[in-house]
Amino acid sequence: MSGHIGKTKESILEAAVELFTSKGFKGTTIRDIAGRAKVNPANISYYYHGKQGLLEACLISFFEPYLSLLEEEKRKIDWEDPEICLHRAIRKVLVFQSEQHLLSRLVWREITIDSQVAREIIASYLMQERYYFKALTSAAMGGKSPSLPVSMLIIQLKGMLTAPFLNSQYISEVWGMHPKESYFIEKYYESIIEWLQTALHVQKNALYIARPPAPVIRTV
Amino acid sequence: MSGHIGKTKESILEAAVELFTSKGFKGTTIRDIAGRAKVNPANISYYYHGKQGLLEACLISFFEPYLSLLEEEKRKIDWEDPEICLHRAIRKVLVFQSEQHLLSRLVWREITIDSQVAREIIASYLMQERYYFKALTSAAMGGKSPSLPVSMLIIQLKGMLTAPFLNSQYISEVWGMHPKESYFIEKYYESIIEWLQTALHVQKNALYIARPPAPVIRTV
Amino acid sequence: MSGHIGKTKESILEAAVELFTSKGFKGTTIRDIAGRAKVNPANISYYYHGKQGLLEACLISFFEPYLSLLEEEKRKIDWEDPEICLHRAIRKVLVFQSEQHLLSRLVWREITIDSQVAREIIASYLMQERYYFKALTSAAMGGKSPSLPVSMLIIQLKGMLTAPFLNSQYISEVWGMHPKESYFIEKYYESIIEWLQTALHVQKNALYIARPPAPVIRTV
Amino acid sequence: MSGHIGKTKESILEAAVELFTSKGFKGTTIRDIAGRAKVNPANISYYYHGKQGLLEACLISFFEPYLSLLEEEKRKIDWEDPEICLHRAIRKVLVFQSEQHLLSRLVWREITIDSQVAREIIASYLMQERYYFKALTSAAMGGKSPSLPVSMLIIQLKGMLTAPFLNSQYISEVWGMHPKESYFIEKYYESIIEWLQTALHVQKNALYIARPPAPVIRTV
DNA sequence: GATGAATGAGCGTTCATTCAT
DNA sequence: AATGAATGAACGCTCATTCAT
Repeated sequence: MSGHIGKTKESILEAAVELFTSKGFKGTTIRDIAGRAKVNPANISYYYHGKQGLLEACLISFFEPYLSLLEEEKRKIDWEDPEICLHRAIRKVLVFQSEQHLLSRLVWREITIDSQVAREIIASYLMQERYYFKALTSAAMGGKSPSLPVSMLIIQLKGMLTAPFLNSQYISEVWGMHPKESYFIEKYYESIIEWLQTALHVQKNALYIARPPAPVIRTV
Repeated sequence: MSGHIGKTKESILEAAVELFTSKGFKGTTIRDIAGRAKVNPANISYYYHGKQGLLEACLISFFEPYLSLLEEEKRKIDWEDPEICLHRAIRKVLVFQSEQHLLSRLVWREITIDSQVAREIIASYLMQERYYFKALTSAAMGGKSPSLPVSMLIIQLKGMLTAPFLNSQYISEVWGMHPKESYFIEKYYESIIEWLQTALHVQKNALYIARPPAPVIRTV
Repeated sequence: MSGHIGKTKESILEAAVELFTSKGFKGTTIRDIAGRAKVNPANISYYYHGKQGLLEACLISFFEPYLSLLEEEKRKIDWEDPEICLHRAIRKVLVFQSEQHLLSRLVWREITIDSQVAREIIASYLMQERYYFKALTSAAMGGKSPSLPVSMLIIQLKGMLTAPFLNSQYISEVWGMHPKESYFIEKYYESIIEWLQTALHVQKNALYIARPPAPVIRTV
Repeated sequence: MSGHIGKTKESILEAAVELFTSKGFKGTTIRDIAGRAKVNPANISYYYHGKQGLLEACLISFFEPYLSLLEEEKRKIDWEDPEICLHRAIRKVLVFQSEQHLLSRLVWREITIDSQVAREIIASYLMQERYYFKALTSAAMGGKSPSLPVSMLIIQLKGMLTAPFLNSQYISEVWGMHPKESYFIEKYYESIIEWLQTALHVQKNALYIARPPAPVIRTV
């Protein structure tokens, strides 16, 4: 089969992204992957040092361009308006995830599993991401003290950025929307920016007036 | 072993939640579970009709109180301020997830896998959730037209509500915060309400002035 | 299959001895063993922790009685004629190997492979064997200084004791004799004792007279 | 890689001897061999018709000079003292095995495995060896009737000749001696000759006097 | 002569599950 | 109610070998 120029390696990676995404890493067998990629199962070990190595290749193929993207915007904050840089970074992240929506879902889900697999790789990438987000956000705030710690602001931003891709089938099944479509990205970008404006600039107590006190609740 | 009266069934479920959460459903073996619960593996099939049945029991033990909680607040919107009901629902959801943080992580992750397992159960629960959120949000908005469709607002809210629990180890490892602690819940609740105020009440164009036009970006 | 009282474990060991002996450890598959023992392959991992554990069980089932035997004779040298004890030990070793000729062939061959498998087990047993042989031989020699170092004498004895079992199919194919038959054991025992008499008692130079000087030879 | 003129074929054989010896035929992969020989794995099939053919080449490279050596001494018994020829043959065999100690270990071990591999080759070589040993021994005995059948005498001699090489790592690990060193060969040669003198010349009953009757023993 | 991509068979092992007790 | 022996399917992976280049 195949035999032609080395598209075997590529087709394995493509098939792996699709299957890991939909069935999970553990739920996917290398025979599934080989079958979809129409190659011999042994090639997976040959090219990627086994199933685990294939997952790592998936993670790398996501994080490398993802972090490049953040790095690029971080570099610009010295001579451009930092807030614009942050906005552009947000937009780029959305677009990138939209284009790589399968890979995005795979990555953001898989890192919620406490696996020794690829733990160091992931940890390293997440630390870089943290650095870039901190730099961008701090610069965008200027010297102002935010109503909440920066860390929590970033956690929230991260949640907003990844949620629609992580839960993409929830969104399409339940709400009939498609996170990979440009209309969704457009609207979603707007709403994130809207939230960001408030979070970055509004004085802490300004909006608190109308809000009722948070009730003490026991649910269980 | 065990010997006492029917603690077997309960201890199986506890062990399953812990292990499914940390290692994933597919990554957990029934011998893992039986080992942690100090029970014979055959009892799992006996009590829960196999591993799948055990997962379903986990899902049910999450969704039943979760939906009860939403249903309760939805009922109140007829004689209480709907916005307060929505705020209280949000708070209750956060507290509930905090108390059941392992189970929450398990549920929100597992539904991102396209598994035939428990598909109908999950779909049914999510439709109920959708109904309650729609009712609460619509009521809270009164008659005002929001700057974004309600569906997107809810998608965003859902993302904010689940993200910290789904990514709890990310938050603790990278940011040193713990989503199950009351301080986090408190601050996080505040920031969600802050966002909600803006999203519900602010006129669409009010905040758009300062924002630069979204650049058209190709990343790949 | 089987289902009856636990003869599964035993039949696995029997089949393993036969097949490891004739085809070698690496050349035997667990499906071979399971097939011959008429049990399910999974039982091998279940009872013996895998193929390697099965080999270890084989080694142990050889060395334990083998060393008990040596230990028994070693204990007797304090109140019996040590030379008789040594003779009896030799005889017992031959009879034991004859009765366990498959296992003997397996063990003595397998320890010639530099495998990390069961290396510690084997090393420990061989050290015990060394101790018993040294004690028996030294006692049998009384105070006399042998024509050769004791170590070499034991090495030679060991070689004589194991050779016919290690090369049993060579002996039967090439010479038509069967090392497991009592006639062979009888004759072989006699010849070893004959050699031992000379080695232990004869003065070093007594027999050297007739011997021509060893020529210096280069073969390659 | 390699690049030089046909050293490829030779280096494969060298690597094969080393690895087959230490890890066993089945325990060695052709990639191991190719790796050590710094050669492409495909060359092994190219030059030796596969792994089996490589083993056969090893066997041949041992037996050809080995049998030449025996044949040479056998030819000399017509005009030299046959006993001297036998002694010289023994010495040459020891020296040859010492020089080819890896190959010797490999060969003598591998023929204890009932493999269809190279069965005919080995059988043929062993029959030749048998012929030469019989001729040499019979001639050395003159017309005297030995205390034991010639066949048994040769079996014993064979055992003594091969044992130290077959168990070379046992000897070095347990006894700290090295069968490939000339000191060992020297001493070992002497002790074999000593034994041979007795076995060939001593009257059957001469040494039997002091020996106690062999006890009847059941070990299992 | 030498390479590296590719293959198919089969390896040891793990797994959820069943069933007699 | 609870156990442990036993099963069959399928897992990830390694292997010797082939073949176009």
